[in-house]
Amino acid sequence: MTTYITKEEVLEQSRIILNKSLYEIMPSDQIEEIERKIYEYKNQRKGYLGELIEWYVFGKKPDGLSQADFNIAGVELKATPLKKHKNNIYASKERLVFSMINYEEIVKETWEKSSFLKKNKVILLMFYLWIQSQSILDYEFKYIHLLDLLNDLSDEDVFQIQKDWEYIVEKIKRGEAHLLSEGDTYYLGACTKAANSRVVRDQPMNRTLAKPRAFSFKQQYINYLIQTKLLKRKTSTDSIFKKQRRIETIESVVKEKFALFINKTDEEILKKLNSNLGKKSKSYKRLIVNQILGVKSNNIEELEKANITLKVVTLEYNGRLKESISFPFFKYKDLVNELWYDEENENMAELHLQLETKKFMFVVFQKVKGSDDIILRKTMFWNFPMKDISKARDVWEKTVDFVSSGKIVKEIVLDKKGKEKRITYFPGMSFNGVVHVRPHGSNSRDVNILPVADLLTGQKSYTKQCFWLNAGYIQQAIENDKDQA
DNA sequence: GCATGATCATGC
DNA sequence: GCATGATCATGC
Repeated sequence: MTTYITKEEVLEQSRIILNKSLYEIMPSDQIEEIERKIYEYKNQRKGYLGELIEWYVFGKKPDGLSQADFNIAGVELKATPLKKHKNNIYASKERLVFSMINYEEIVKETWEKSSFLKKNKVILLMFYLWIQSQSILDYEFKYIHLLDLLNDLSDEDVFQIQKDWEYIVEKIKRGEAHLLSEGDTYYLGACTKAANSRVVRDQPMNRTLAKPRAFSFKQQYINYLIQTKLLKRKTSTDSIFKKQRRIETIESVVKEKFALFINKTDEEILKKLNSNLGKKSKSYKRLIVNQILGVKSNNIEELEKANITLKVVTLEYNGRLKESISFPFFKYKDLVNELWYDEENENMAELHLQLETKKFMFVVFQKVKGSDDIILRKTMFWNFPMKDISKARDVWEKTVDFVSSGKIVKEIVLDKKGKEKRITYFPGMSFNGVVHVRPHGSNSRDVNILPVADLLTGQKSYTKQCFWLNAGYIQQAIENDKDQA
């Protein structure tokens, strides 16, 4: 076996597969046997891909399908898939998964001496183009990049990743490993990783069993790395880190920028900002928020790469939140083909994925009685708590059941003006108080095709619908947030 | 007051 | 043109 001394040598050697596939670099007389093994390994193909790279690119003899480190000369090798977007842009197909989190051991670690950092300080990213149902031997390797986590990433990113790691460890120390969620953190996440959903692990500090999880970079963060580090593109986004004197987390920068304006009316805020923004401006509240953050567009780099959606919400003067929060509309045909958690492909149903990975940054205004002023109440970062995930699943399952059995319209009623109104089977606002299904399109004629025609009306398509987080549920979350008055 | 279906409006 | 943020209308 060839011995690699330096990281540069590892990088140099890896280039033999750049713009090629394994098939093109391996001896032809071994292909048949390898293909037989690939068939045998079925859903462990991805692990086998790593092993084949070690063998055919780096000459490291395979030792059977093992969970052994994919590590040469202190470089952690990461073969990870890209997919091609409609506009011919390459994006990461998934999160970048690092090693498993050992719940028992990690609580004794510090960031500086963590097993995570030790193992992943330098990683060789090998991106291949994934194509559905293509053999792993045919994947073409598009980009290879040697990444030194502590030195190649910005100080802010490294600091945020450290805080993410510490947050995850603190949660395990509190005995809440079973409540971990990828959306808890910003760039470094704790993603689920198990052969099937029956696999669970012990955790220290609590007898409740927890799902196995691994550290991972969020998909959005990987995409940011691809764009900036590999393609060297300048991002067309705004940063909230401009003119910061010290290194901070996303959350602390946001809180700091908003601190001066909490409990001030919109007029007072604009005066402080020397802004002449008119109330009639399009998306008035969002523009106020952007001015406070010091950005000119709605594309904010730190929010994008942490998969954070900024939402401006406005409470009534009595504190009630009227508006629920929508997710993208679902295509009925896709919905019924989803599994809540697809063990074989490690895929989640779209709603599940959104709830586990997305974070919200809420900027909360409140109306003033008898005035058209609004008061800025607080900002808060929030993600869906895993304790309620089964409630979301119930709504999703009901919806899938109804759509796949053609039960959409329960009843057609006429209103006072004689206009038809359809009552559906979908789980509505009062189903469980957490998530519900409601229409979301331009109007009722804005439809999507059904997998099974509706039993009552016979129609083959129906008004676009989506999942919503109940307004009352979000209101509770806002009230429970003790961070600011 | 609230649930529910519906639609308008904005930005990409 | 479309997705989605924002809001309305109706009826109990």
